[in-house]
Amino acid sequence: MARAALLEAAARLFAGVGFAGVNSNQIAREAGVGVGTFYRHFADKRAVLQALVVAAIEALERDTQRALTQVPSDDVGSQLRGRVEALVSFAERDPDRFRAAFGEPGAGRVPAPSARALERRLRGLQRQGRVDSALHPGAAAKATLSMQFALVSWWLEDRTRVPRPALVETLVRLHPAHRSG
Amino acid sequence: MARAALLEAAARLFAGVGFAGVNSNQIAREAGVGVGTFYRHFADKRAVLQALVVAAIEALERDTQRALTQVPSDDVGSQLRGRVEALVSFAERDPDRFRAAFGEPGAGRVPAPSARALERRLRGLQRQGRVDSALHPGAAAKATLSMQFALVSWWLEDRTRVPRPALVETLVRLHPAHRSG
Amino acid sequence: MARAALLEAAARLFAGVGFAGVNSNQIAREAGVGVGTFYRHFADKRAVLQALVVAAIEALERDTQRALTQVPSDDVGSQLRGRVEALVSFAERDPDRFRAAFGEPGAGRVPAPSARALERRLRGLQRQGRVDSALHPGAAAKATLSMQFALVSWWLEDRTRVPRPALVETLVRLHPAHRSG
Amino acid sequence: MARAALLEAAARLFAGVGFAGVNSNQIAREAGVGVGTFYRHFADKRAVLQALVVAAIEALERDTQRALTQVPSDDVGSQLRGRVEALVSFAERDPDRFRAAFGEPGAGRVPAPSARALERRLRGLQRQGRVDSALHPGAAAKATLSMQFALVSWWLEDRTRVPRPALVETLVRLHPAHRSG
DNA sequence: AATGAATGAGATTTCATTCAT
DNA sequence: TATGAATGAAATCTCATTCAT
Repeated sequence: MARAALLEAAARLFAGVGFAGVNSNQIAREAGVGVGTFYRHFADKRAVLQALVVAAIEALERDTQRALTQVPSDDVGSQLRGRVEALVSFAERDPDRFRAAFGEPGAGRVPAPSARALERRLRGLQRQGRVDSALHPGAAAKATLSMQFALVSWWLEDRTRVPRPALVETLVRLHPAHRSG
Repeated sequence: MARAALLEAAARLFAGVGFAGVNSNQIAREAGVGVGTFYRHFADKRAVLQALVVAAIEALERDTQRALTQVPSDDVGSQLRGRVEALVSFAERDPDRFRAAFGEPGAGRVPAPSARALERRLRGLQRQGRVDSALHPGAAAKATLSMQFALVSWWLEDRTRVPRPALVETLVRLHPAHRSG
Repeated sequence: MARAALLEAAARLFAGVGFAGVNSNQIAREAGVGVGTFYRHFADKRAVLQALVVAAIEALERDTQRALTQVPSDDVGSQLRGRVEALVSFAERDPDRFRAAFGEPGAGRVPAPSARALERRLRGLQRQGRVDSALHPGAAAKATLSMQFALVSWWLEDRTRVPRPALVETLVRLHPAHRSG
Repeated sequence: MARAALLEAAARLFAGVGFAGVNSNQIAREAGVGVGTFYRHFADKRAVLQALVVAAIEALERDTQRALTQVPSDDVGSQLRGRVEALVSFAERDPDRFRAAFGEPGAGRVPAPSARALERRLRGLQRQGRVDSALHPGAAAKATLSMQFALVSWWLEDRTRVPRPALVETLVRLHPAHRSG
């Protein structure tokens, strides 16, 4: 209830005017609750963003895993496309949440667990000779996630700029696991 | 003098605690001048960041162009590597400035002119069949620049995480203009 | 039950951090009841302190009267010592309550009835030539009680500073009714 | 100036409605300065009180020392009376300051340096047999100062209750150094 | 009677900006 | 041109109190 309303309001506002452009009173008002209620549920503005990010990561992870069950587990290409599709669909379903959680804070904000998971996958693929072994797996993971979040967030600002299929295609082909040869 | 000191102080502070974490009095103090002097040189706090970004874009562009003169203009691979080298060297030379100008969400993030220039180059290479024509050039340009700034900013936080050559190699190989085949 | 638990919790907290340093929710939590329950038993926060003070005055008065029955009613010196002993014992038995009720500035501080009673006693002793007649009885009563409450409260903070007998002796000898000659 | 105005305003308000009854905005308004100015000079409300107390202790000490130069240094009785006179005159000269600095915070607020100084004097007099050696000097010092501050503060609330000379006489005669014999 | 989430008035605190010197 | 004390609007945060359950 109050907590959920606050998270939703915060996502809407962060997506609209950016984290720095919003204050706790506005979030409370937008959520239709009192200021005090805001502070009953969150220590401060950053805590809302953090909760938003945590929830978004979990939801995205869930969506992605569900999507991957639809895809042959030995087909790396389909898996990659499945992940990208899941990401874009997730972003489309709740654009405000996506932009609030992943669009806002510049560089460093790629969630560490996601980065580590991708890094592990890349290492595996490198061992199998399916990914360029000259890539630094940590750096490539970080780069890929930053790129994906930035690109999808940018796309959400105005989806007419790029047709959805072109976006997906671009995301797939820029991914280090894509076989370009 | 005062202006330069203020810009340097601002870069240091923005890099350390972010734009929102710094106030104009702190910048002035760090620069060793009075607050009044700050407002004599900059209209407001955002103006410093803006000046920082503009100067950084210009300097980076200058460095890149200089680097490209050292490289055969018909060798796309060398050109790419040259650009990446210039970027990393620029970041190394003044890490605070780089992170303040390109690592912050607050600023313009990926500068639009750079994005347009890269987009044009990608289109050209696509026409020549040197870049995957399934990529959306606008999206790919945006993605590539976001990725580069994010990755280099992240690297600057702790350069021991990734050796410089591995960083460069990763940046080169993740670039859409890189021939993976 | 709830009321007693609330009073005890309030005494503990007021003694520790002072009336102003505590809020009603804390008192309720410390008492192991809900906030609502707090307001079911006390009109507001001040009411707890007031109840604490009233109860403490009554209890102290009761203890003192009981102690005085053990002492020859015509021996002023023994009476005085008996009163002081009763005061110190009372403080020792429930230090938190003593400090909460008498150590705080917020409350009424020196209770007016006690002051008037002491004033009356001093006047009587002055008439009998047993107390310096140059003392202003009202002022001396006020001074004596302030002194006693302040000294005992201070002692309770760290009882190792002054041995109990020395405390009692000092309280007795500083009392206007003590025959120093 | 702003600082002095704030201190004066704070003394007036603390004396009038008590420390807890005042907030920083009121102090600023009463002082005729902006809220921000309050925080330029004091970290918070307690800091003003502290500054007030420190200044008051110094001023009182200065006044007392000056008064004592008028009195034969070997006459303990005159010295005592001189001190008491200095105290009462000080309180009369700036009643708000006195009550704000010494009247407000109940028991414990007797300034430690004053207490130590008095304790030292009492020990000296005890060694000379001029003060009851059964008194605990630390406790007696603490008690005496508490008593003096409480009594004078109370007197200032309504000076008609006790004529000045009776107040002085009472203060002198309740002091442990007074020869009652 | 008991509860505790919700409230909002108000207290605290910050800081971009001004301006008299 | 340089200064930094002063400002007050606005943000952050607290807490006594209420009320639906």
